[in-house]
Amino acid sequence: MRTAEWNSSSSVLERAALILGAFQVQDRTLGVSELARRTGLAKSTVSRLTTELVRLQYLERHGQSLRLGLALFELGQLAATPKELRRRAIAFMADLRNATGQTIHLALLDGTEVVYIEILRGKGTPPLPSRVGGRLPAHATAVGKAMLAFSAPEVLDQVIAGGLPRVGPDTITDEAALRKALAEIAADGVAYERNESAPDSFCAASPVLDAGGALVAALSVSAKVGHLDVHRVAPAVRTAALALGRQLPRNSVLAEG
Amino acid sequence: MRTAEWNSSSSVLERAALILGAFQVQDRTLGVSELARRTGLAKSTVSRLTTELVRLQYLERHGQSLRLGLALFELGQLAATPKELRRRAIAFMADLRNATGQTIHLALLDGTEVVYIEILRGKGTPPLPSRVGGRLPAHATAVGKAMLAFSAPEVLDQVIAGGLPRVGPDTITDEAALRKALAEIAADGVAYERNESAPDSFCAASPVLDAGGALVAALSVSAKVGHLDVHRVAPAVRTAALALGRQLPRNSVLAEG
DNA sequence: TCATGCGTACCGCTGAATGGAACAGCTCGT
DNA sequence: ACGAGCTGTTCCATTCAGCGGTACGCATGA
Repeated sequence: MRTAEWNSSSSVLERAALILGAFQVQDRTLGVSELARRTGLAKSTVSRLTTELVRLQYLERHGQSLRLGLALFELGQLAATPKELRRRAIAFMADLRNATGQTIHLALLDGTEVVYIEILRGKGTPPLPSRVGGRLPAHATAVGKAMLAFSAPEVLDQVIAGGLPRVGPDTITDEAALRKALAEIAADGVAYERNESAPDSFCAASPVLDAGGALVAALSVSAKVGHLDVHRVAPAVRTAALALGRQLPRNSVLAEG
Repeated sequence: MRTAEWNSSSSVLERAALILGAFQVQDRTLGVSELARRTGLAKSTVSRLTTELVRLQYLERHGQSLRLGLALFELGQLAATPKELRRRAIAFMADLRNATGQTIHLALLDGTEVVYIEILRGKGTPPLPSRVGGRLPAHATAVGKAMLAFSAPEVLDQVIAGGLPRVGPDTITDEAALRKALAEIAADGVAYERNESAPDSFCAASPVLDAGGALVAALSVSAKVGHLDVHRVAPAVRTAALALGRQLPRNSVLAEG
């Protein structure tokens, strides 16, 4: 063994997950050597594991290039939390889109990041960088701030410990500013975001709490700056989020325990 | 995915895949003992593996109940073949829906089964049993027959070897009848299905071949019997499938190698 | 031609994974 | 109250599956 990165990965599963996790949005396909480089595993190990993953249809291979496989697609469609949330939220999201004409996001909080579960694009509003299954730091998005404002304090501590990386031109990178913003959001029930997740972004979000008051997710309306009337949109998002939450039983499909 | 082969499972990955694969549509959650029963693994093994899978976010746990986790959802969204196919097909599918008002399916062939990649539901047509990520025996569906008719003979042999299980009232369960039907489909470029995948189902499908003539997927229009004018729909599906195929480069996103 | 990239195969060593058994906690039915 | 039967977890000696350094075959392209 060489000096080895503090490769504390002991189990096979962890190595396999490392390999699968090495695939990013922009990677159409990866090769064995590239995977070995990204994961820090030996090339022979990657070769063996990928062979097995291909057999299980977790990966597909075409010549030398590997891509994520059908089995993952199928399992992904069965993942309970997103599936359930989607099913229950879709009508409210459609209403929101009808009412605003803009793009609607449904996201949940995972650690210090938000994960987008469903997106309904507004009719004349093409290219937002958000993607179903995509992640963004919570503190840089309206949905993220909406959820942070209704989370346990440790969650916020963790976010702050992460260093508040800058994502857009006006991302909040200061702890005090973030705490202040979250306090306002906790009072209002609505979070805003302007040029924080990307240039020209504008967004209003509201948290979705289940019948027991536990945080489950967040809904948002997004647009380019100037294309949105805040005073008309905020109550709409808020009421949609409240209505959705009222339909979620206590202890329902909570994302983070 | 029926990997219920008895004891050929040696690797950890295979055991883990067995566990993940044990989750079905109707299972909201499963427990350790139930998983052990379904997979044939020792309870202690399942307990250890699930603990690890939870750590990797491939599973979530709430109390004693386990469900498929967020990581799978995310990976599923990145799976290259479905993602690419969806992206390129979505406009043609929307056109088809506009033209027919009915539900449009996009599926690909995996072994002896079809897997639904995308579904656009018609406006007044609610409850079809199909599901994105869902599977059905190829010989019992229009999309399946459309693809079988343009596949290598070994694929058909495999399907026949599987015994042509009955799925709907009029599923083709006879080898000769299936071969005859496929020959017609190969000539026409369109496959039909009536009461074969479910009672009252009616469906017209056409294969999607890439620029090199290789089979990639299939498109279909589905409805309840009587709600569809065959002579108007068949050319529409056919042309949509041809148009989509023409946009797919040779050796593009083939599902099965 | 050699240099450098790729992916695969080999193989001795080792420690990670296995599964039976024992345990702890819960909800029944009586 | 009790035991039966279920749940999930922990322990531990055994062993074999996976590890990774090395070598190899095959494409590139300089």
